Amino acid sequence: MPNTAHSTRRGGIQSIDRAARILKTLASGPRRLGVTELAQRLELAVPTVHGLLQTLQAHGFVEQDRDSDKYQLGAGLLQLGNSYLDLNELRGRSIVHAERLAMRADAAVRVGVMHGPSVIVVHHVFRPDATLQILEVGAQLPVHASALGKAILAFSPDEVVDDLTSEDLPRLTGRTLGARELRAEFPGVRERGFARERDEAVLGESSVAGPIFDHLGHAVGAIGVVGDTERLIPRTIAKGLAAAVTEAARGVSRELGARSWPGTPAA
Amino acid sequence: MPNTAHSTRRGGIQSIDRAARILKTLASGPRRLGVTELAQRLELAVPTVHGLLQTLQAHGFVEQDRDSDKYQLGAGLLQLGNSYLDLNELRGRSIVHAERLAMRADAAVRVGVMHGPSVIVVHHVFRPDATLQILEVGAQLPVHASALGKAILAFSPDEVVDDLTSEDLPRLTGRTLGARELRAEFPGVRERGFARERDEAVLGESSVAGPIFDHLGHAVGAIGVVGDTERLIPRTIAKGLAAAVTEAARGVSRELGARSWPGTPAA
DNA sequence: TGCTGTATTCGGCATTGTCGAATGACTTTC
DNA sequence: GAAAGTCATTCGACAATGCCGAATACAGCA
Repeated sequence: MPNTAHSTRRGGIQSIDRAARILKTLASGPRRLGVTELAQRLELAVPTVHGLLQTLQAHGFVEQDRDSDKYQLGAGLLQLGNSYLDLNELRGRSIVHAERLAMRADAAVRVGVMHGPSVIVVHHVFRPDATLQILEVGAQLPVHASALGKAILAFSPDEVVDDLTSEDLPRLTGRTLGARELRAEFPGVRERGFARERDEAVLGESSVAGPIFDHLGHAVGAIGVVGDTERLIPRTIAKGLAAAVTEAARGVSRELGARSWPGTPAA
Repeated sequence: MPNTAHSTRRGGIQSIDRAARILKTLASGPRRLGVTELAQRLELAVPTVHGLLQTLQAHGFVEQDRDSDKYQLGAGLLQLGNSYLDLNELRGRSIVHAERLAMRADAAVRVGVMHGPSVIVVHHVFRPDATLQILEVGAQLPVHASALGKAILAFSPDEVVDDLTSEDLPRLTGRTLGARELRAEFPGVRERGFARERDEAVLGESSVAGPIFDHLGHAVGAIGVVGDTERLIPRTIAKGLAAAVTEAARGVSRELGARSWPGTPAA
């Protein structure tokens, strides 16, 4: 295993690695990119990138703008992303629990899984009041600055934790934790069975989340609530919220066949 | 241009074609697949498939189940699908119009784009009453049995129409149209500026949709309402609904820079 | 009209992915 | 409890494959 980076790891087959890098580049930029521009960023020859793009286009993974000739992501990716959700067991099992938690906590609920240095939201229930909210399914949250991420990481193997805390963690707000502080939180998270985050990703927004375990006892995801700091924090301290969160996390875990729980030898 | 099929077209670079086929196979099956099973279905050697899967896994496009060793789609696809939505201009421009249409029509609204033989839903607004509904963003609808599909197809080049109506169109209900009937509807759709569908995909469900044009006058998508047949059809006949739909379609088109509209030389 | 920026096509060479065969880890069978 | 069946994974040699330099086509601009 010579390569430890996770963002731009070179897996094996060259052309697929390159295609993946093209897709990720297109996903990150806010605008369409031309062949030449892509070739420069990826340090590849222009015809090489062109060939890759042609193939990706044939499968609907990229689309070429009619008059600028530039490329953007294609609808095929949306279709595949949707299939991922349909087939995802964690998501399926968590829907009922998420709904219940949203009612109990009167707050928005998110379910996430780890993906590289991010948590990807695989399920999202709106805060029960009917105000306009945007759906965050598919969104990526920073592992180190979200309760979901902390809940998973606190129960992950050291290898994973080391990998993620070795890079410099972006400071998103004045309260975002650094690597040391982050690691220092984990024992407490393990003891309590849930993680908190206060204004660490977005000012005025906080979250509480608990880890979800599979039948082998691995932390495969997390479920938790998000909301305005001034609404959420008082209720966390008053304990009712944290209990609801851990109960939901435990419920999903049980459905996945988990038998043990932090502090509890076997459920 | 030797290849005209759209479902399993072989674009160019072999390994990417194969990787795409793996992803589509995993997306279609309801369960995880092992290396051997995949190799059989794709008629490839087992080590070849294994190598492709390893690379896809390194990028988060597939995941391997811990104890069954079988593969499933990965969270990276969800991330990319979400990026597609974020960057999609049609979607961005249609959000406001879709919201307004949902209010006026008191029905669920969908915005879709063509993708092979399907329409992919890129935006979805729930029916205003607060009953539990599932989000259909990313879902694929049959082109020939949805108002969205018909609205786009009626304004598409003959080449595209021929391609899609050449294959046998699946009969989803007793009312699903065949290729001939479908083509016969198009002149009317072009004249009226909107398409209808009644119980042709799902019994008891109908839809009305209008085409969305870009600044070159190409039909790049459609917007429309869906709902229970007995609720929707009377209101379509009473004309109010159709007017609201075409108005929304026209509104989005204008935002995309379209200058003309069926029946109208220039807007 | 020429210039400079694109996207695309072509084709020869060597890198790269492919697949037969072998290995190892498990499960089932008798 | 050995033997025969799964299956995923590793190895390595051959040649098919994708790569990229150079040439082409096409646009917008001076």
